[in-house]
Amino acid sequence: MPELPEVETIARTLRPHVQGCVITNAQLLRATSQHPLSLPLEHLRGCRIAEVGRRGKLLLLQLDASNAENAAVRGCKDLRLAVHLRMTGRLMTYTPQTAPGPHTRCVFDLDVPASQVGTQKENAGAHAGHASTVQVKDAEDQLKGTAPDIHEGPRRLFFDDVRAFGLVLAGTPDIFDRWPFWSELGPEPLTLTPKNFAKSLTGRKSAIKAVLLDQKILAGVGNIYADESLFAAGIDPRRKAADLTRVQMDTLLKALQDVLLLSISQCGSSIRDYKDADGNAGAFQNTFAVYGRGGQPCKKCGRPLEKARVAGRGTVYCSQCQR
DNA sequence: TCCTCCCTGTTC
DNA sequence: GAACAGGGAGGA
Repeated sequence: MPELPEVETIARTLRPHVQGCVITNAQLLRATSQHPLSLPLEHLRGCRIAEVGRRGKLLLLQLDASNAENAAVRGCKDLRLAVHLRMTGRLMTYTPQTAPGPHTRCVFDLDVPASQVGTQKENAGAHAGHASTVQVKDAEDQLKGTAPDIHEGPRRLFFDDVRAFGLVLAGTPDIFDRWPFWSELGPEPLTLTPKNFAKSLTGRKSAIKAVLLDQKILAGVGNIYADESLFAAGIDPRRKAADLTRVQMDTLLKALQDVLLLSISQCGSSIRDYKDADGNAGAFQNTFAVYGRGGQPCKKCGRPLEKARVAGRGTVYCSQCQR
């Protein structure tokens, strides 16, 4: 389940495969995988992928529409494609001959301008810890989800999503502004100050875990990092947010930032589906203190970890170490 | 502020 | 064959 560290990892690993590429064709294969506010994906033909970024759990492709085929889109400033991977979304590039799989929701055919080929190789090599050349997988690799081929030139970007919870939204800034999820998205936890974090908690009667999961308060925190940071901070996930002392709030924000940064350094956590854009799994799941460890001994005190439902989510915590 | 639904593969 | 995983929308 991609949360902030996983989406950050995907952005970093996808960048060398798609940045600078021109979208020659874009198809939506499942209507509900596109947000109703979105421009038709076909309008993106001729756009160049200028940047690959992230905001909260959203993956953002910044598009250069100078040469867009569609007249309504051509020349648009700040044209963007947002991808929310939700539970099982995945973005990977493949050879141009690769057919969409049963769970492929969108297909983007990409071409690499001749001037870009050398640059792409350099970009790919610049990403530490991953293969150093442009990789495009073939159909067989798609099924395996591993062992990418080395390939240059045209490629396809697939948005695969087994559970079809994910969605794409292509639009100009005014379209994004009409998307409540976007316009109300809270601050990035990694750059949030203790003062502003404390401000956002005051007066909140709901459980601290519910507050951490609320994307209007913090962008990018999901179930894994909420549980892990609350354990690291020694705070009971069911406690009312407003009841935390200022010291506890500061401790929690620091714990959350440490956990997120550590996970990013390990290329995220892989539970079942998650893979980065190179098809590699993350490693942070091996570091989990509580998530998915209900009933197992607490790594601090050895008592069995408790399981509960908080904010409608499965929650694991230590009744001894978290108060 | 909390609950239900969406969706499908995996596990029990 | 039911329970479970869960982010976010929408309704109670």
